[in-house]
Amino acid sequence: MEKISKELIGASSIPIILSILSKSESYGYEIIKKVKEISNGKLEYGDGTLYPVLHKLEKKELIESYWKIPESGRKRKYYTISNKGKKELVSQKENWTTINQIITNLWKIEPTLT
Amino acid sequence: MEKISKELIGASSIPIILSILSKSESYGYEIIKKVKEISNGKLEYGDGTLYPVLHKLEKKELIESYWKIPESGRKRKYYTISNKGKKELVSQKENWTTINQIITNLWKIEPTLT
DNA sequence: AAATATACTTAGAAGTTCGATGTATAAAAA
DNA sequence: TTTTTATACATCGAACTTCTAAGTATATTT
Repeated sequence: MEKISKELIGASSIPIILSILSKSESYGYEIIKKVKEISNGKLEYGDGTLYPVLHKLEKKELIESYWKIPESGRKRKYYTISNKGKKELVSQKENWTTINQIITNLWKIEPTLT
Repeated sequence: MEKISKELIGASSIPIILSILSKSESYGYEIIKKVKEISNGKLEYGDGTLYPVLHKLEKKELIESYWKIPESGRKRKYYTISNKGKKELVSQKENWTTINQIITNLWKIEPTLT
């Protein structure tokens, strides 16, 4: 199993988190598990990695947060995507697609030069 | 025309540079123009961005360099990919593909939730 | 002769991830 | 009942990154 590079983690974390939140609100701990699940365990954020990213996204107003304190069970900070965040997600998708085309083209032109 | 984010630049630069060098040796200035060309102007490295990356790759022994001083014209530092670099490129491709599948899956599951 | 394009280098600013550490509570196990 | 484990969030500091800017130098074009 390959370890994903720091750079790729960085480049993908924002589109991944915004995508998850665009489907439904969630909280830090759950996002960590969701990412692990959808990646089949290949991608796993540490909590010390994810929380600062969430704070950064909130500061940029791409997501919003509120505390949910249930009568039983522990309190959680829920995050929702903002309109600004939805627009950012669209832009991130375009960016990702652009780069993906560039590098897959690069790999296609040169066929299996082992 | 979208501006590509810093993070994506970072994540893609190594696979892109290694891919270019896996086809033929090249030098800094030419790589900058090549990347601009194959990306249709969407991706353009500054020289202050590319050269440190080349130095880093050389330090990691993924590429090698030598000076070519022609009888006429200016001298250039040519870079070639090493065996280690070829292996790294394979690994980078796998990593990229993994992340690409994760995020494209994420986008497929949710169909045009505008 | 001057301006522009080519070609490479390096330093410093600003930003990033990540492991470690800390706080706290609920649930499960002993 | 007590301990352990899982849940849940925050933050610091180390190590690393890219980017802008400034610097050096030469060939070509105007």
